[in-house]
Amino acid sequence: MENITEMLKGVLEGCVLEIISRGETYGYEITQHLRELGFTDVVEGTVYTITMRLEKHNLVDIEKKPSTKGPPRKFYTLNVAGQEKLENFWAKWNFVSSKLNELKTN
Amino acid sequence: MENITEMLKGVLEGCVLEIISRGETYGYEITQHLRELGFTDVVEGTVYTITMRLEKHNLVDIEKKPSTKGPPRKFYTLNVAGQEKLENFWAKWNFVSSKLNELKTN
DNA sequence: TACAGATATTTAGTATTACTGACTACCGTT
DNA sequence: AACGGTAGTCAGTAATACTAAATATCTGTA
Repeated sequence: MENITEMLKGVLEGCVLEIISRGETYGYEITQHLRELGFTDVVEGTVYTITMRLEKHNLVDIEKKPSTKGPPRKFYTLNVAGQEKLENFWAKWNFVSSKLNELKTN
Repeated sequence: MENITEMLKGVLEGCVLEIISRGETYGYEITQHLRELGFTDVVEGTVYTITMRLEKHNLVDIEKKPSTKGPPRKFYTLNVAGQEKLENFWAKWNFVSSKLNELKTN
């Protein structure tokens, strides 16, 4: 498959929000999660730009905890604004994907 | 609904390719088509940047024809490369949307 | 005739976003 | 001591949709 970079714009942040909403997690783990989901080319740097953005927009709460396997982890949880953003993301996704599928099949 | 701009990145070009594949058409008509589809905020300028890009990448054939209602129209049809691009777009779309829906429901 | 409005195209500049590629740092194993 | 896996950060780049304006053609109406 060709490059899906451009198609991920606007959806990758939503994916990260969804993953965080499932339970406290940190950047490195989010990256692995996305890779397992099928977005194999996503690298740490990309996810960190997203988590930084979430911080900047005050959509997450942060807690730093030590790791047994390396340097400290920055754990994220969604706050209320983050949950709203997530709901809004899925609303947009449902809209856009329904329109696209409409166009595809008609 | 909030701004869906970012989510349209990477998919709007595919929509335009699909619309052109249905039959010879021109920028202004493509814009109206997208609006009818539900992307009500899409304006001419946006579509023209896309059609220009399609021209630049040699994905379309062009024919200029007079209009009864205004200035001449630039009609586009997909060439072989354009059709391949379109197929590739839907392949990417199917991949990304299946992954997103997987994430949404699991 | 003159003007408004719909039709039709173009383009310079902007904002957002994912990616690249590198760097720093901690830890356990060899 | 060296290495690989874990973990976070950041400056710069490329791609894309949008903004906003300008230009041009045609029809209908006052």
